[in-house]
Amino acid sequence: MSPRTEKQFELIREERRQKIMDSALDLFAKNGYDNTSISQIASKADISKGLLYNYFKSKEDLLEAILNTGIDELMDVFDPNKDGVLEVSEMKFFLEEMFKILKKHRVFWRLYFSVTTQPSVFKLVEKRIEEIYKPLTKMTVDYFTRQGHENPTAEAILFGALLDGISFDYVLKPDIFPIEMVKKELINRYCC
Amino acid sequence: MSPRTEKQFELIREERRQKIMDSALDLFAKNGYDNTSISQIASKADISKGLLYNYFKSKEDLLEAILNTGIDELMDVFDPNKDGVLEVSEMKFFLEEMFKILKKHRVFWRLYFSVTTQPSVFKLVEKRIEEIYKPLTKMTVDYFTRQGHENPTAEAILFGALLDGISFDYVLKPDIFPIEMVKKELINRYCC
Amino acid sequence: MSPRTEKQFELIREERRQKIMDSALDLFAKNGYDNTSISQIASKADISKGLLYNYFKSKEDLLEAILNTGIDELMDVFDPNKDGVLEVSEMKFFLEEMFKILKKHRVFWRLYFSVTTQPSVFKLVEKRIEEIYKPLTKMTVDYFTRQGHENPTAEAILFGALLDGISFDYVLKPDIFPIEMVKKELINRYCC
Amino acid sequence: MSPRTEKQFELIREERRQKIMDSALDLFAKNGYDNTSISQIASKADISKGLLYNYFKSKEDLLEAILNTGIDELMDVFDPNKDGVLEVSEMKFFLEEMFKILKKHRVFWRLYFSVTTQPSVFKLVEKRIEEIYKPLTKMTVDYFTRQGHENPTAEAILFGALLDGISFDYVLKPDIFPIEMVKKELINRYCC
DNA sequence: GATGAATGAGCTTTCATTCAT
DNA sequence: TATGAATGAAAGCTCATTCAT
Repeated sequence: MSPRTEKQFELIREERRQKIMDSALDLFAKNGYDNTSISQIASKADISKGLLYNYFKSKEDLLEAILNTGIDELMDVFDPNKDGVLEVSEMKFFLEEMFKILKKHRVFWRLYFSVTTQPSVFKLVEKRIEEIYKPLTKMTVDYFTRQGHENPTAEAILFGALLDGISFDYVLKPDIFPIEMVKKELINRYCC
Repeated sequence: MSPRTEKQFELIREERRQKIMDSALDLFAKNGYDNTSISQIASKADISKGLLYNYFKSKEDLLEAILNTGIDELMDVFDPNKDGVLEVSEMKFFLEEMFKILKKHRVFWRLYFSVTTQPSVFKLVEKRIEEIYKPLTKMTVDYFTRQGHENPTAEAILFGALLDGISFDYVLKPDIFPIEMVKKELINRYCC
Repeated sequence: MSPRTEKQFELIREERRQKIMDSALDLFAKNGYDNTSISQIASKADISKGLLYNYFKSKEDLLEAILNTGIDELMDVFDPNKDGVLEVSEMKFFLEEMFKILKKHRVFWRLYFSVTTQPSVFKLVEKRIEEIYKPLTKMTVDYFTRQGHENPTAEAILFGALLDGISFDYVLKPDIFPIEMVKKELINRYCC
Repeated sequence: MSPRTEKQFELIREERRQKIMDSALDLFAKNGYDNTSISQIASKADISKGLLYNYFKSKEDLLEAILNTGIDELMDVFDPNKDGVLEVSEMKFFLEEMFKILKKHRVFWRLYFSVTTQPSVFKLVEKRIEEIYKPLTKMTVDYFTRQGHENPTAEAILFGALLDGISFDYVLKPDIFPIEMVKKELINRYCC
């Protein structure tokens, strides 16, 4: 008789939206953004193609939403803006947190690396990524400065590259990459 | 008619083939494999679409050829099969060589990373990549063993990840990544 | 419950119906029938898409209602059925009335001309239009006959075409078409 | 063995292009631009959808080409720029020419009127249309001035509207509009 | 060898209409 | 009465690939 309440609508919408994003993330990560069709996504999310456009105004918009959500989750857990200073004890926490995220959101990170290499699509999140990277870099430079390193900038850049490489290798070959061993080694090395 | 003519034909063919591959590499690296059309490649190589199919039997085949050529060049320069043993002095050479290649074939490496994240396309070269990685890994494990490291496997994996990360970062942001500084630092660190 | 309530309902319905039609007329006239979506109309009328279908059983039905209402208003003002005879004095009134309508319902006439050129949609009102045109033509033929014209039929057809052309030109370029001047000239010419 | 010569290609292309435009003109005029699909056009022209895009880069581009061709043909026959002066004898020629064109290109004119009422599409040819209308208007104003009319501007505007109305009525109802009679009457009236 | 016209499947997107609530 | 989620058909368009010449 009466129409659905606003709250009911909101709830349904939120669930559907999430389901679409989950389906799309899986497919994007597995097959690449360009090789995933709206049909496939809709089919995986058990909805019609048309409905998808009720939730996202384009395929690109969907990708952007996925990436932003991933970045948001990341920043929630990881927020580097607390005070911007990394104590030795915090470095350990930082690394542990990073590995936790890497494992939990492996699929997302796979998509992330794939997007990174595609300018046409990377521009969607370039700004936000930079906003994250900048304070991170600063933090690690400061950290290595306080540690008394001779060339803290180089150290920080190598540290960043190392984390990138580890993430990349793990995300692409999770079954053979010895993530736990690497984690331990890393903590040994950088949190002495 | 004469054998010379045939040789000339062969030469022309080879040159044209190379031109197609160069054009395609550029476009693939810049816009992505999926966002590059055969028309664009043919146009950039100054030939017709039809002729392109005279040289490569499909778009995928063209990509495969590009990747294999890149890998071949890599192995020519870098051949790790000489004797499979990396002396300390050779490690320095190895790293210098690697950075040389990275700079010279930056566009290729950009394509390489982009392809790596797309299984549908990575399968084309997966085998060969593994064939390269395996001895490399062994070599570095041996190296770190001989160096007396406590956990040479972990060290080798970190070393590999570091090289991957450096390559990745450099290739995506060549203008801001301090490649020379990183190279010096790396040699300092690993070739003592 | 009480009849008054029902009357109020009726009133609300009527108002809403009118609002939908007004919104649709605006959009149809501005962007064309095909380029106007039900969503746009519903949004402009501040109702839901679903409710619109409570008032009109299809988009075509809505268009038909708009056209018929326009035609009805026209006939109310203009009623050529009074006695079917046009005196010289009445011709002046007729023309003045026509220009009044043209200015007041310019948007409607714009839609009218747009619809006229699209058979798939014109068929909706073809019959009624003919019912209007026929007596009008007869009336003018009689008028020109009484005026002693040599070829009153030709005169009537030219007169009709002239009115069509004036309407068309004015409706499409209201800002540059000198409607007042044309009106004066027309009255001078035909109501001597 | 040898590829087609450039001339052969050119010939084939020109024929195909014309066939596509003819098919499209028919369908656009009959069903309207928006109600005609690329599929229908391709099917009527006996080609695939894809090929159509080898000749026209979009549906809009196709429409534009049709309209421009129509306008070109019109100007070839009708070129009002000869000297810009209309003698009495020339007025007769002018009108006869106009009716000839109207009959010969009736389908085009139907499309023209339909396009005129759709701003989204009219903009494609607005400029060119104005370039034609302006000298025409000037010419007729001059003509009526020379004829000694009291208000030549009004006369010219009425004359223009009359021609528009006649064209409109004829093009929409060619079977019942007495085009020959109207032509005679018009010549009588304006070329005394 | 060399051309580019031609195909057809598949893409993203839109939208009139229906329907559970 | 009133909502807007949901559908599905159809639109415009792209592109790897083939083929007659």
